Amino acid sequence: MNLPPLVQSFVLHFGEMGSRWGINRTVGQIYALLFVSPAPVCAEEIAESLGISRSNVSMSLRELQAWNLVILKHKPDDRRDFFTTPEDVWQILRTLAEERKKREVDPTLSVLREILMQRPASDAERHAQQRMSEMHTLIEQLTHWYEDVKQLETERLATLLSLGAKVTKLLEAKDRVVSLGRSRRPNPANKS
Amino acid sequence: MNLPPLVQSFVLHFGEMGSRWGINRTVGQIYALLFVSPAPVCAEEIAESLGISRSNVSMSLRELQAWNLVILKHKPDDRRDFFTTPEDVWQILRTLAEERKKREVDPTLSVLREILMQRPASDAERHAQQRMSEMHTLIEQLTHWYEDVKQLETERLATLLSLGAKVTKLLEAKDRVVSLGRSRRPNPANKS
DNA sequence: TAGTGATTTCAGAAATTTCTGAAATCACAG
DNA sequence: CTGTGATTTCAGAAATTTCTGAAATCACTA
Repeated sequence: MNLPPLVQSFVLHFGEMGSRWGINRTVGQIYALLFVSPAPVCAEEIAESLGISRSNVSMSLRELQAWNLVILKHKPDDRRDFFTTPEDVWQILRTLAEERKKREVDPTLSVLREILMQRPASDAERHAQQRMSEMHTLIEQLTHWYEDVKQLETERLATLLSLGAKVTKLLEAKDRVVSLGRSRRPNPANKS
Repeated sequence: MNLPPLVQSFVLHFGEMGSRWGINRTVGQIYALLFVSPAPVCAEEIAESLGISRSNVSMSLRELQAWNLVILKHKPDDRRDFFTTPEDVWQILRTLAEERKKREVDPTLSVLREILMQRPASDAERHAQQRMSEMHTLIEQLTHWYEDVKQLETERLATLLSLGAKVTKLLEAKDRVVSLGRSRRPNPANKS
């Protein structure tokens, strides 16, 4: 590996974290490299910089593309592919959230739904379904919230973030002054 | 594996998802089993139910304990350890969030901080630092928000969730009526 | 203290994942 | 069509992770 020290630390860290993030070392390293590079990088250069085989780079880039985490660029009169990450870190966050949801949450949601459709054949199964239904409800609440806030423009999202828990204060105040009545969504609970 | 069909589907699914969640199959299966069991389960029974070795159960339970995801129980006049998950799914969610943050976010934050302390020795490093600083700022914003909302009681948290993006509507309304001025936290940006 | 059963440890086996080099494919230019 | 360089594929090698059985440890009782 042949990189400026600062970049190297970052790249190595992303590599090590890879396993915890559910991606592998090389994928993590490549992503880190692209993220801090001032200009798009071609596969050959990635392989050299990280000291890994050309074919490994190819497969890892494919993986990153499946995650929508890299952008493909071209230079005039150059047949090679060059890769970057999006400029905007908020955009990166959105993509990451979307893809993780797709891979880590949605499949579970659909398995839960499927199981909850079935008739329990024993007390054990009845109890298990009850628990799964609690889990299902919670995940649905979370994903509804997510679907909702992901529509927000970055500016508003940032505002919301920086307010943090303080919104509840505002809500209380509001409730006290205007009696809006319950504005909470009715809870769809277990009837999916 | 010898379980009621409904439970078995659930357990198998959690096992398969294991790798995506950054835990392994056995750990996932054990957790799923405990989650839906009507009463605490002992290690021997886990091993039998899942058809895995006793020692594997021991190590996996250790892992789950490191995550604070299981509770140890005892029966009078029985030396064995019995295991469950917390009843409250919200509590489980909080633990999960906390532990994932600890493992997946905090280390990166501290590496970023460390790198950002150093003097760049070239243009490449200067640019890399600029990017890392953007990432650092974003992660800090997210973790601040998280530290903030995790203090909320479950009731309030649920309310907040169900409101979703609608809070911004309220904020706009509020802003229009009362001129509270900027209540956003000053952005600590790159000076860590 | 010796005996019993629960639990943990850990070296190596088994399984899985990651990585490589060689060959195949592809896209384009002459 | 042929040659050239970029890219992908893929079988097997290498590395890593997971799992097991046997032995060790531990906690308690008689």
